[in-house]
Amino acid sequence: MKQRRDTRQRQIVLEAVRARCDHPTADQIYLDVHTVDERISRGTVYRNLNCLSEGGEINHIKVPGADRYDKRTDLHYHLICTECGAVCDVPLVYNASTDALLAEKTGFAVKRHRTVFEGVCPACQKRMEDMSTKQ
Amino acid sequence: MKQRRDTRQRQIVLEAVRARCDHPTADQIYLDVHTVDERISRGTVYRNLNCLSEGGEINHIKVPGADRYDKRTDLHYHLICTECGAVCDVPLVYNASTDALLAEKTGFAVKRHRTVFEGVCPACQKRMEDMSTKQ
DNA sequence: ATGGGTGCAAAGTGTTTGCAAGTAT
DNA sequence: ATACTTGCAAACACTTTGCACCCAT
Repeated sequence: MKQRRDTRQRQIVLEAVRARCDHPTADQIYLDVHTVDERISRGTVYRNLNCLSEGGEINHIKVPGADRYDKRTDLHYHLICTECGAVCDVPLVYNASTDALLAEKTGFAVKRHRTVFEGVCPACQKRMEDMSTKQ
Repeated sequence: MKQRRDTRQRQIVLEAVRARCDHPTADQIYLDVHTVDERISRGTVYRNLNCLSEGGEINHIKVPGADRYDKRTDLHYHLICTECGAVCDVPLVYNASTDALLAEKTGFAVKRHRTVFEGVCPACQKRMEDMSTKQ
């Protein structure tokens, strides 16, 4: 069993994720981290994001394009705007009973599920409307 | 408005997706297509997979690693084995009412949601058991 | 001192794209 | 004839990794 060390870089990455209220990509975290210490490399940021999410300190959101990270560690769903890429938390509770039901039906050891809702956010809806009336 | 043409390559790609009962990646489709006509390029396969899924002839499944394609075009959920990467259809109905509920709550124009269950398939469970007893 | 962690740059993986030539309409 | 499509290779975006050195334990 490999033990984790408490490095300065890991602390800075964790703080960077906790400091954000949105759902940043690895690259956005890298940029934030970079303002604190410009010597920290992308590789280190990726390695720490992986190890922090494996350890349960942060949440790894798998969405197309680039994965996001989240300070919220409880299971919950996300909503992504297909126009601007913004990611929001969904105000619905995680449906754990479906995991158990599916395990029973399939024989899989179901650990969890990830749900991503796709739609257009209010701002992009407005922008698209404006565009079509002008054109 | 750009119109679609019916090319030999597009037909072959569509047939290749329809011929498979699993959930192949773009690369697996490329390999299948290649056995029919080895001059068809990866670029053409990707372009046709995109255009066929936009047109609704096939389904695009967004899972981490490499996206999958599916001949089933109705909305449904998937279950992925985190050990071997196998993807299965889930025997549960698509919950459309949640999309409407979420639209009402958030103001997003919610189009759909994608749910991917994560677990370990029976074969991998067995393999892992065997490994731990031997070790 | 030990072995996990870092910085760097290079390599990987999956996918898209610019271009000139080809072809369905 | 028009403009969508192809094959090719190069470019892309995101992420991982090999290596030598560093540092938390």
